[in-house]
Amino acid sequence: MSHGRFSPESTRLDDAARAGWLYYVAGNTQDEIARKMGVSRQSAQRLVAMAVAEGLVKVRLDHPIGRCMDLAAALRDRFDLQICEVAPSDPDAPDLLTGIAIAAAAELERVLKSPEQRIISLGTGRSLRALVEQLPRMSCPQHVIVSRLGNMMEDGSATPYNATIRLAERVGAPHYPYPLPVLAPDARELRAMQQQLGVRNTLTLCARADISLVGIGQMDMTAPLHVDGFLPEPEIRELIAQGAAGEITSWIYDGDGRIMDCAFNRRVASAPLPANPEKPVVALASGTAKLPAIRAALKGRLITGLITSEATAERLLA
Amino acid sequence: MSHGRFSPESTRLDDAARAGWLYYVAGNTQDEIARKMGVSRQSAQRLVAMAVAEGLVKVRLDHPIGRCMDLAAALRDRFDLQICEVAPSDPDAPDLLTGIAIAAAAELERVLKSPEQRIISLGTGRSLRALVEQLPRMSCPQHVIVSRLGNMMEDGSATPYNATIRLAERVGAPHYPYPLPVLAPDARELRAMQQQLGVRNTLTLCARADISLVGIGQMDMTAPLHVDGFLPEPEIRELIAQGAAGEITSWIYDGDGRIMDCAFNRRVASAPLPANPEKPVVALASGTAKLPAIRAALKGRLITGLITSEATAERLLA
DNA sequence: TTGCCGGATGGGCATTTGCCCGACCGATGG
DNA sequence: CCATCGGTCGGGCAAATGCCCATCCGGCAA
Repeated sequence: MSHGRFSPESTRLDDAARAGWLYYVAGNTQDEIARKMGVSRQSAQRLVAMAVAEGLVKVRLDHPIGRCMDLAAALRDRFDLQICEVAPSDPDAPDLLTGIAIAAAAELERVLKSPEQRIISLGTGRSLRALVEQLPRMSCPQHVIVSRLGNMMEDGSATPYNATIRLAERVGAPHYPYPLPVLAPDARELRAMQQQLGVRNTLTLCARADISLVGIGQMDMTAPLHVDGFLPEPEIRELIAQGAAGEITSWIYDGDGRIMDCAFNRRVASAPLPANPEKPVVALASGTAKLPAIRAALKGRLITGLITSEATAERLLA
Repeated sequence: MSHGRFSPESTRLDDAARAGWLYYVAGNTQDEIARKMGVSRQSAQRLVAMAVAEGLVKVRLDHPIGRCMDLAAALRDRFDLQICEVAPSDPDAPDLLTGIAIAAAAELERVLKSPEQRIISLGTGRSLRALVEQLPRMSCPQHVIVSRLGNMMEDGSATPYNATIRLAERVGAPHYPYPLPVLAPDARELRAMQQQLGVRNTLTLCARADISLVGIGQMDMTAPLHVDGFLPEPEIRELIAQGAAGEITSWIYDGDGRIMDCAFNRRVASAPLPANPEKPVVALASGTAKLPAIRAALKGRLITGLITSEATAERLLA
């Protein structure tokens, strides 16, 4: 079929998509694909591999595995959750993000399919990024996507893992990046920042969000806040000593899930977490390291939804 | 992990789902799955196969091409087509010819690449012209290109959009223009014309063609036959009233895809359309105006192949 | 108890797939 | 003009997969 007669970039991906379709959907063997597309067997293989690598093929398992459903029901019951999904774990890679990303994507897709406007607010983190990658491209101009926290460090550079922009461009919805850095220099400047009109608007959207998806950060030396440079070692040690258990959109909370009254939190510029939220606040979190943080968040009802892995669900219920 | 320890029915599917998950999502090899689930390699394979067979595994191709291939497969299935291609539509210009021209060119290129002789017969129309423009220059002296209908009006002047000549010169193949006008003055003269030796030869070639590419004409006031002056307004109105739905190489057919028994068809000098063709007769057609004509042609099996646009494909399946 | 039957099991093998590697092609720069 | 370099191509081979088939197991009826 077509060689590089047209724009070589796009055609190559198109061919990859075509090969992927023939392989995964139509069930052709790579030999047949090669013949049908007029390329060598190896090229066909490369095209299929590219379709996978570029994330064109999405596999979803449409079966509530009994054990996971049981765990999800138990979690919902025990922690009074509005939303709970448990994805199977690979025993050897129990913290693989793909599983919960797919489960969360399915959940979010349901929201996105609604014809009425939905305000969707997002935190940051690797799990949210993975979630976005699992979503199909859609056209949902009726919804609004808003970030619950900034993606700038104090010096103005951007943090990675910004899910909001990617989500917005993938589903074709208007989006509101968070117009402040993660941290303000001090409490006084923070108040000044929050007076700005654009900020107040974004904060209102966050407060009205129909669903919020957030990550959960642990509080140890591998804490995202520490790794990303927001929380120097002495400060995080101090906080841990004072009982810090976890963090959601940079708000640090203690073992009972209460937002701590500390210097750091007084500088946090993220949208406030609703106390006793009516609309679901769903956390995506899994892994041994995050267990105490998840437990505390559940205990303090900082979250009313949880999407996690089988292994983590088991430990939470133990 | 779990063998058939519990209700054998449900757990078996659960195991299948788990195996499928480990395979497709976590990317395990079947050996690893076997080890993790404590079954033999073959059983793991069977579980994965079952997950697929039971439809637990859903593969989605997140690329415009993917949607097109789904539509093509559905059309092939629904209308029992030998060849079907669906080109992506630009939502802003859904009836642009370029897309289907490229798809058709790819199809034709494959035929042209064959080292054995192929007889290729062509109709007329803008889509066929566009198709030819998309072909690269090649050297295929082994093939034969033949026109299925004339390009002369009754007064001897030529109609535009003659694809045969352009195709022949582009791919360097011998070609046979159709040695008659589009319409004979009446049925008697038509019979006389068809006795000529050269005509009989051309008709044989058309009947033996390994692939035929044709356009489809709609039957309304924008009908190519009317616009090009072959079908004056009173006559076309009359035909529409009698149920004319479309036209292929000037043969007018009704809503069920049956060639109509009418004065016009008795004067048509084009090669006859094969009834229940064995070799593919592929139509290039897209656009809202042509929908009824395409539907009827499919219904009557006047064509066994279709190359169309995404938008048109959707409407045909609706 | 015995024999039969349906379904699951794993050995074994042909096919298919993934991937390394040397060859080749076209663009770029000296 | 040649050297270089990034990228693609296809040969070849080891690993992974699909599947046939002989065997085994448990239930069941004679």
